[in-house]
Amino acid sequence: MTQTTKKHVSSTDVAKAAGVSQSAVSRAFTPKGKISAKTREHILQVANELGYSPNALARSLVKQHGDLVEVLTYRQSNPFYDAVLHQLAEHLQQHGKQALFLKVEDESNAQESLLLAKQYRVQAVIMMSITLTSTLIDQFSAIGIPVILFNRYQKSSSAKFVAVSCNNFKGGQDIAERLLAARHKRFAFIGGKPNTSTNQDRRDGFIDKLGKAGIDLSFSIEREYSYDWGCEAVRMIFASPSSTTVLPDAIFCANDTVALGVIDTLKLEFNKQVPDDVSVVGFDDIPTASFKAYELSTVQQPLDKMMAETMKILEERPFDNLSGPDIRFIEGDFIQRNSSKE
Amino acid sequence: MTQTTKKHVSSTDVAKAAGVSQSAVSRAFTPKGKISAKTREHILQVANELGYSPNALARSLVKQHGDLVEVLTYRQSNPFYDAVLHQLAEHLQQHGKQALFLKVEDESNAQESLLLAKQYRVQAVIMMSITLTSTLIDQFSAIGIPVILFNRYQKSSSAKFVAVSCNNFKGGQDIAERLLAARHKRFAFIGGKPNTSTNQDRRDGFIDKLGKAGIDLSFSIEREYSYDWGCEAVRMIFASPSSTTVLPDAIFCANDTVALGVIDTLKLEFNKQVPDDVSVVGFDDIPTASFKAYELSTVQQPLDKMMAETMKILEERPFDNLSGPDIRFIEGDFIQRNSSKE
DNA sequence: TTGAAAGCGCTAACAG
DNA sequence: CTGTTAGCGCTTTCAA
Repeated sequence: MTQTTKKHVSSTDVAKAAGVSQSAVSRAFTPKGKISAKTREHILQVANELGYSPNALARSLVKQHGDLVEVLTYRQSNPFYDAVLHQLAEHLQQHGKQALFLKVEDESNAQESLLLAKQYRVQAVIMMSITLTSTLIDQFSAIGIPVILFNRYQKSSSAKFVAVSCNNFKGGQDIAERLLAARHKRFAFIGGKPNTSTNQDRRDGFIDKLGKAGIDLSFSIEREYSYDWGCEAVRMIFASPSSTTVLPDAIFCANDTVALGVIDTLKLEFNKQVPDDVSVVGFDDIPTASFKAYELSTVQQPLDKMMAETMKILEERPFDNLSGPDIRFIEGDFIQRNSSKE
Repeated sequence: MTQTTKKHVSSTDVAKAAGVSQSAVSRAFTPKGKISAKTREHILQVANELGYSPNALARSLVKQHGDLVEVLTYRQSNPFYDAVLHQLAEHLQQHGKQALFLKVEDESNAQESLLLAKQYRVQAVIMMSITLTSTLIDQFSAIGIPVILFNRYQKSSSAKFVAVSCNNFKGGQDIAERLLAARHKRFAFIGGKPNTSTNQDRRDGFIDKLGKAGIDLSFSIEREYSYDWGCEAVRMIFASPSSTTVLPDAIFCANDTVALGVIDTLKLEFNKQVPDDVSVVGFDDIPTASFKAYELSTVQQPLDKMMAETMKILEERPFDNLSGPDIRFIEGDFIQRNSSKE
């Protein structure tokens, strides 16, 4: 072992070893660098022997941007978003980008996210499941950092962002249609977090289709996206004045997690059969939805397509010609399982 | 608005505006920088007005390391590790570090993880739920990047790493003890991925305690950590020759997800009562474990403590004086629910 | 094509 | 305590 192993090899080291200038080394590592195929090959060869790879920090510094993408997520435990996160990381990698992961809890560290984006000159920021203030988006725009919203957006906003979302309205419609076709008469909606576009669109689509059939929701309530809330909501249905005479025979829950709580409570606390006494439908298609204890009918979010669209946006960078929100809806499929009648 | 908004403000800009040298600005932003409180305040003031924040890329470049921590995760869907990931990101943030998230699928992008670590001069790499080749660890060590293993390690290894792990052996023992105390006689183990330390330790602890009571496992099998595998394993128990005469009356599953499949299959395919006919215990304490449909007894991984230990390691950096693995076990508590007799 | 040189924004000696 | 200076490792003109 004659070689003293330096911790890190620089382009200068390679240049010396290869008998070329440092800039030649840089060019060799630039895809469309003006350099002869021959010298490039030689340099790459030497670089490889020395274990050299370009320093991303220096590169990003001089180019004023790197391959980092900031991924913002909100405190919440929805298995669907865990899947999103994994997929996102995977796809970003495949596109030569890296995920800088940040959890946002409240206003104060929303500012932290801005800071981080600036400090690392990130390419873009992807916000998933964030209930955002449009000022945050504006702040990102102000420092020239593109914002992509995943599965959440604001309708009335002049903020410049691109959003990728499941077509939640259409999903709500589809569910109503299926339930109607199964001859259900009395419908309940158990929603999630009220001020989220996912909750609103799913509900509105549901109500819309029901309305066209001349039917009103007999029960509607929303609070948060959790199992416990699903349980609680069922108790509220049974506690409501009208419950002694007319119970809903179909319940649409704004997401699967809520639906799971609804089913368990219906079965175990109130001795109801699902779907014989009441049909229950969710939204997302999380892994647990297909467990034998539930067999939950649901709308599957088209994660692959949503991911592909997100990557497309990252590549095409349509941010500069934006005059307002650019929202892209992608339709999901209804999955018929055994928690709802057919 | 007289000010022309430059995209990014540099320390030089601040220096000019504040009438000080650029290095003064740098010092103002260095916690223990030698600078008078007065000038610091002034500089901070001006910086704030200009919207300046130090460029992390430049800083990392010159310091030869930044505040990035690479987090490696393996393709797998265990809700427990989703929680770990979120916690990790959160704690890292609180310690002023950032999570650079990378998914590792196979050998080829194990190399990618090395490259990334090098390119960004990461502080450390945390591997969670990775079945690793010790060569990868060695490669990280070779370029001076500390490795922390989360909930997985290799016993016979000379690799230099620090590991934080739930005391899985002890957990297995505790479960055996509880089950023994409930007067169970015939025990089965349904394991997860065979070559993982989590699976081995949980099993060995279980067998150890059983052995001390003079009892052998009547059924043992392992394959992977999934719901479907739990289902499949139960079918195998019932299909085994001895099953007509003696079925196990207590089953320990290497993790909760497997246990969920076991319970559903026991109840719905074989019409058994849990825990009346058979007790089922899992490991992890994922959210679904406490759903009313399961009420799974399990060992709760002490995530908070494990996280705290991980952060401690990151701060204290005991990596240099390492002559081999430094494994830190943290004990988890048994949670008695209704899937097992008391 | 190639090399020399400037500079991205910052930290860390080194004088004063 | 403060300013000056020299890089960190790279990309990018600019000449040659």
